[in-house]
Amino acid sequence: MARTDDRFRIAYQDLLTVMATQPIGSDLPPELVLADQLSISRTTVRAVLTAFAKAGLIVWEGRKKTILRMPTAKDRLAMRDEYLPREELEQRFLKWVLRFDVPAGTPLNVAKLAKEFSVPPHALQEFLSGLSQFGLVTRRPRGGWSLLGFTADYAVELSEFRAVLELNAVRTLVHLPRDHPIWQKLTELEQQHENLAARIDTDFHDFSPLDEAFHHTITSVVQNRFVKQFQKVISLIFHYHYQWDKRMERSRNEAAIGEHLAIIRALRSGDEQAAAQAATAHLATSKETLLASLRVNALIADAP
Amino acid sequence: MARTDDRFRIAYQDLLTVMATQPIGSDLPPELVLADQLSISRTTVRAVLTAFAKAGLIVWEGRKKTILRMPTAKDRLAMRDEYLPREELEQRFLKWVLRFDVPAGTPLNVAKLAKEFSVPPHALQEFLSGLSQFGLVTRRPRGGWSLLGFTADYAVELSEFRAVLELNAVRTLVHLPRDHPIWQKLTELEQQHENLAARIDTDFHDFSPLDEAFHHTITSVVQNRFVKQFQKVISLIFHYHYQWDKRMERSRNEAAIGEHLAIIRALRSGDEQAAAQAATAHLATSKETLLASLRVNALIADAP
DNA sequence: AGAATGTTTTTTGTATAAAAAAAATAAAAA
DNA sequence: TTTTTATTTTTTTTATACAAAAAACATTCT
Repeated sequence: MARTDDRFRIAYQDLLTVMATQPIGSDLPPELVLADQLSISRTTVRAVLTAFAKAGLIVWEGRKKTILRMPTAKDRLAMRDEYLPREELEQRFLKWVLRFDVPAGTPLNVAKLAKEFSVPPHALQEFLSGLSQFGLVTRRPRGGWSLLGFTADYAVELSEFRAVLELNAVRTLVHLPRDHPIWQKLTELEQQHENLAARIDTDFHDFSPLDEAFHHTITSVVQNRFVKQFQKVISLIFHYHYQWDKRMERSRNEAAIGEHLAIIRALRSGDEQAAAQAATAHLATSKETLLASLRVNALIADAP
Repeated sequence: MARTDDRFRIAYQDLLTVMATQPIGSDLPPELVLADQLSISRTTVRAVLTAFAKAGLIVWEGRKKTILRMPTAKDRLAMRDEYLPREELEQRFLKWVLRFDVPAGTPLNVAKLAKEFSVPPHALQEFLSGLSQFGLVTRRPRGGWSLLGFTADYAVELSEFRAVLELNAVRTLVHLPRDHPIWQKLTELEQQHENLAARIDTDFHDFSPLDEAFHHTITSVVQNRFVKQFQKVISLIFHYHYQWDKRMERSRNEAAIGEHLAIIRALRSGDEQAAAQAATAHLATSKETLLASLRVNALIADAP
């Protein structure tokens, strides 16, 4: 009927655990200090203190808040059937979109989806509005939303955009001075790659996090909020698919390791052209892999 | 109290004008056809027809909708004090942000702003959520919004990002076959630039639209939804500032025309390096201009 | 039979209300 | 005078209600 009291409940729990470390009879700090500690407003602190007094945990008179007894299991406040936090909604929704190769233009029912994902309708609305920036959904001309879906077209354009950003990073990186920390990091990555290459037969599953680390390191030399914005989505989509398509995983990863090593060496040579070429080659492979996994997915979806 | 009947009112008007072209006594087409013509649902068509019948404009019996008389000025339906359309809100808000060089972290009051911009609070909320993608505003940890503002840092990063996208476009463009329509367009642009250069003393104001056309043409060779997403904001911010900072407008524009012409010629030469160099030079100038206008703005704001 | 209309059911967008939390202000105690 | 608490005012956030619009379904007419 109104906004949730999640914040209050969290603060209640937190203060309970804080109190457990204090001896009986001691006084709690001033409201403002508590508010600061719990990262909430004083208003909420007072609400919690009032609840504590009611539960007989403390006596609260003026500026004295004396602990009466230790909290027990019974004092814990259950969270109400809670909504998903934003982050999780994002993850779940993206997986839903990526997994089910929905046809372009599928209409979305906000009310139903909100229930399904157990979030308030506005939250979903806002989330969709955010997603529309990435072109995965769009507002229909006459109200409502339409899921454009993760189509082959989309994958191609995403790959191309990724290539633009990453080539830019490579071109920047290659000219950085030799005492820049990036070179040390590249050396470490090189070792990790060589290490994994040696035991690829058994540990080819370990490649996915290494891949993410590699690309993240390369792109980290470009400190730009717009670039970073997209890198987040790109990495999410690419890696989600990566760990999902299990065909030929071993050989694919082995080849990718080789390409990564080639890029590192080209970077170290200081030759911009060579580095760009190596990166382009790898990005092209990556794109093909993504597209192939899409095709397989489509086949699976079509099968009876 | 409920959703607005804007759609109904628009349909009412539209049907009025459609009817004005028909002779008295003729019949209107079936509901489904009208719905299609007016791009609304049949339900709304029926609501409009009912209103028409009540107003004595038509007799509606079964599937016969006969025009009784020509509509007069009195039949027009006034739109209710309407909200701003989304597009306009975007424009107004951006101008507001760009004009007043607000300090980073200024809290935004959604309710007040919504009133000020005369939009429903949700619309503003959603709009802010969209803007947060561009890093102009951010959601504060404990609710509410905070305006990060259009700072020098922001301008620098935006310029850099623009450079990345535009250099990519240039690199693509230079290798396009000679029968691609882009070359024809470039020739036209070249003529327009030379034309303007000849009369720059009097018409230097005409440069802004030409600049927009130039950059739009260059970037149009990259068909990528992510690129386009950003191009919109970039163009908006750059051109808003462009037409705002009036210092040395004439000489600035003259110089820019020269740089544009240099880019066109370098592109035509087919030399990727040369083209990239010319584009880089121009983008650097552009960045400086943007930063300079920001500094002037700050001085004006600080003055008593 | 097929097209058009009448009716019912869903869905969406907006306004309003109410609770929770934050912020601001006033008052009191140390 | 400074710190802490009490009170009041704003602001944010969710829930609910309801009209408008769309879509689905049923019926009627030609």
